[in-house]
Formats: sequence, C-alpha cells, structure tokens
Amino acid sequence: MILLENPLFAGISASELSQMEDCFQMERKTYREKEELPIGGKIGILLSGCISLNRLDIDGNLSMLEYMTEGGIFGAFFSLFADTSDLMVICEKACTVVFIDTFHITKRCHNACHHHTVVVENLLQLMTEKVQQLSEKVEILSHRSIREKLLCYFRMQSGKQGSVHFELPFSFSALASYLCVDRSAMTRELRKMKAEGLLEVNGRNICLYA
Amino acid sequence: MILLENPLFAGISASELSQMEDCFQMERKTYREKEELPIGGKIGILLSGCISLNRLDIDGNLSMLEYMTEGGIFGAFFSLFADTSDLMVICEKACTVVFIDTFHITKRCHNACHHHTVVVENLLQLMTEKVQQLSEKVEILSHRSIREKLLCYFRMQSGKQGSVHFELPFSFSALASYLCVDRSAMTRELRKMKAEGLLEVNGRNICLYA
DNA sequence: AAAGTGTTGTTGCAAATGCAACAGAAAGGG
DNA sequence: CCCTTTCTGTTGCATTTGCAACAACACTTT
Repeated sequence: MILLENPLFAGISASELSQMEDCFQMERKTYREKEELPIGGKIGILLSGCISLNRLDIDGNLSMLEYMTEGGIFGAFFSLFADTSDLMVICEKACTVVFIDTFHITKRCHNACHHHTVVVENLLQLMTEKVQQLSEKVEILSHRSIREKLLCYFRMQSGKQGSVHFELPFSFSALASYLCVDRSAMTRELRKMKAEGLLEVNGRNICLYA
Repeated sequence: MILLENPLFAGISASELSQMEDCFQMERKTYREKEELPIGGKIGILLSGCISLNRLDIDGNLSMLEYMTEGGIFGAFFSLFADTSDLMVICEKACTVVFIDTFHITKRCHNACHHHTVVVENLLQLMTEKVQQLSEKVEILSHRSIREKLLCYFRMQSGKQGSVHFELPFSFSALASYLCVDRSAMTRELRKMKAEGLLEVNGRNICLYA
C-alpha cells in the first residue's frame, strides 16, 4: 500500500506528500515476524504486513488488544493505555512502517502550509472515529444480557447498513468474542429470538424485526 | 471558573489567550436549566453550571451518556456517536459556555503563533486521554464475571494511586452502575472476596491483596 | 483420499447473576 | 430538629450464563 492512500493524508497531493516526507523527517523501516517495534513519541503507519498491540498482563501473560493490517495507524494518540510501559507492539507478518515524530505534527512552522493543516484535520478526524468506535463498544457491553447485547449490536449494524437486512462482518464465533459472551450461550439465545420472531438468520445475513 | 484554567489552554499566557479570543472568534453564551445547546461544528467549553449529553433511544427514551460539570469540554471531536442527529446537549444547571468553531483550531494561520501550536497539542492530548479512558472501560466490561470486573477495576485504581491501599472515587452504588452490574449482586461478591482474604474494605477505602 | 483446522449447532449441569423487596445507616435540606 | 433522599447490606428465587463435551460441516493442506 502506498503512503499517499493512507487516510492520514487524505486530500493531499503526491507532491505535497513528498515535500512533507522531508519536512517531517519521516522514517521508513521494515521488521520481521516477532520483532518488537518502538512506540513512544511517534506515530506509526503500517504500509504492509501485520502487527499486534499487546499488553503485559498482571499475571505475566501477553494479551492482544488489537490486530492491525496494512493502512493501520498506531502509537502516540492511539495507544490505548496511559502507561505505555507494559505495552508492546509486535510484528505478526513481515511489515513496512513509516514513523513520524509527533513533534512534527503538532508544531507550527512558519510556512502555514496547506498540507500541514490538512494532516492535523485528518488526525483529529481519525481520533474522533476511534472515540466513536470505542463508545459504541462501551454501549454494547453496558447491556447485561446476551439478548440485549445482540439487539444493540444488530440495531447499530442495521443503522449503518441502512436496512433491516444486513450482513455480519464477522463469523458468529468472532461476534461472540466481540460481545464478550460465551459462544454456545449466544447461539442458544439466537435460537430463542428466532423462535420469538425477533429476527431471521441465513448464514451471515440477518433480518431484524425488533 | 476562568477560561484560562481550562486544560485546553494549559501553557498559554493570559495575554495570548485574550488575543486568541478575538482571533478564534470565541463566543460566550449562557443557558438556563433545560435549554438545549447546539453541537455541530463547534467545541464547547463549560465555564460554570452543568450539562448532560443525551441520546434519543430507539424506543424514544432519552438516555444520558455523560454528565459534565465546569471545565468540561464537549461537541466536535468529543461527541460519542457518528451521527449527531440523535444527540442532544441539555443544560442541567444554569451554565456559561464558550464556543469555538473547529475551523479556527484546525486551520493554519500565517503567524505560526506559539499558542496555536499549544492548543492543538492540548486538544490532541485531551482526545488521547478520552481514548484511554474509554479503552479502560472496555477492558473492564470485557470481563464476564462480577469478580473479574471488580478485580480489574481495583487493580487499575491501585495502579493509578500507586499503592495497594486506595480510595474509591465513587459510592458503591455508582461503582455498580459504572461496572454495569447489579448492586446487590456486587455487594454479595465483595462479601465473598473479603471472606477469601482477597481484599479489605473500610467505607470507600480498599486494600487489595490479590 | 486423508488429515487437519475452524465454524456452527446442541445439550446437561452447576454456578453466577439479576431482580424484587425490605430495613437500617448516613447524609443533606428546610 | 425532623423529614427526605441516598447509600448500604441482606435474602430468596427464577433465570441466565458459562463451561465442557460432542457432532456435523465446510474448507484447506498434504
């Protein structure tokens, strides 16, 4: 994937970007599977490959917080916890990353360049999306029963896809994990809901009546 | 509360701020209880009084998402959902608000003012904190049992206050509501945990042994 | 073809949880 | 001071849930 296609640079021309690459002192680096990547003070943009964001558990276990494919942005502004001390970014598939020091984004330069403004706008936009995405998850997880979680999630999907018919972007196993409930219990609840006529299921296609 | 004390303007002098008030065309408005405030395209800074952020439920009910006291920041960049169409900001106690059009924050001016840089840095910092705060809540709610949620929350508090002794910032009722569990069931679980020697409770002071 | 991997559906059972209801304690307001 | 509200602790009970285990199916790899 090309750097220019990254949402952080939406609305920026190729020539502006190459100018910015010098001005922002962007660094391009490659990593191999299982190598560790730095986090502090930089934004990382994943051009190819995959990485994971992990936290060192209190029991010493590594638990994966996020899995990212090409186009993903990580590091400063996006790291999920206050203390990055127990966070680790690990290369999952050989990857290429562009690093930008946060300093270059927040500082004002005397040129008042158009592209600089745009990057800050894009960054704010991306963070707003992150906030929204997390808020949605909180809203779903705030419900106490499996049924309520399912309905909440389904309504959101229905809203996003603009129809009572919509398609799961997940497998049902992954959905259970996303909703933080037991898969077999979720299947059981879905069966009940079908029986009550609340919805219909065909593979990953769902039709919501409630 | 004075505008200058707001975290958005941390590191900015009084003279810089008054200059900025003109340059950014900040508007100061007052509202009475139950009045509705605008959201779109602006940041609102709450100087005094209280507001609430509400969502119009699918069943037509208003559910409160956030309650904010003086110093709070709301609106663009902070609104929790993608479509602000069903969001409402309502004045809970007579309040004074300063509005800033987002345009003035993201645009580059030719002066490359120090204070402009600082405000953008502060804004990014505030949003980062919001992301962290939401991520923490997701992590807590991801656990399935009341005991695990409690332990997760207690460990975070213990970490933040830097000791196995720490104080709840909440009443226990509010804690149950924050963890999205039944209060009586939570009390029951706390009793068990005390019996097992996992922790001690004195009013809102907690000592965590696990 | 065979073996392996991941997804989905099912069930029994024990344990956890929510719910409702009640009562005493603590805090705040007039 | 009394009155009201909120917080806290308790219990019984029905329901929900997680867990473990198994089977059928699709798909990929060898």
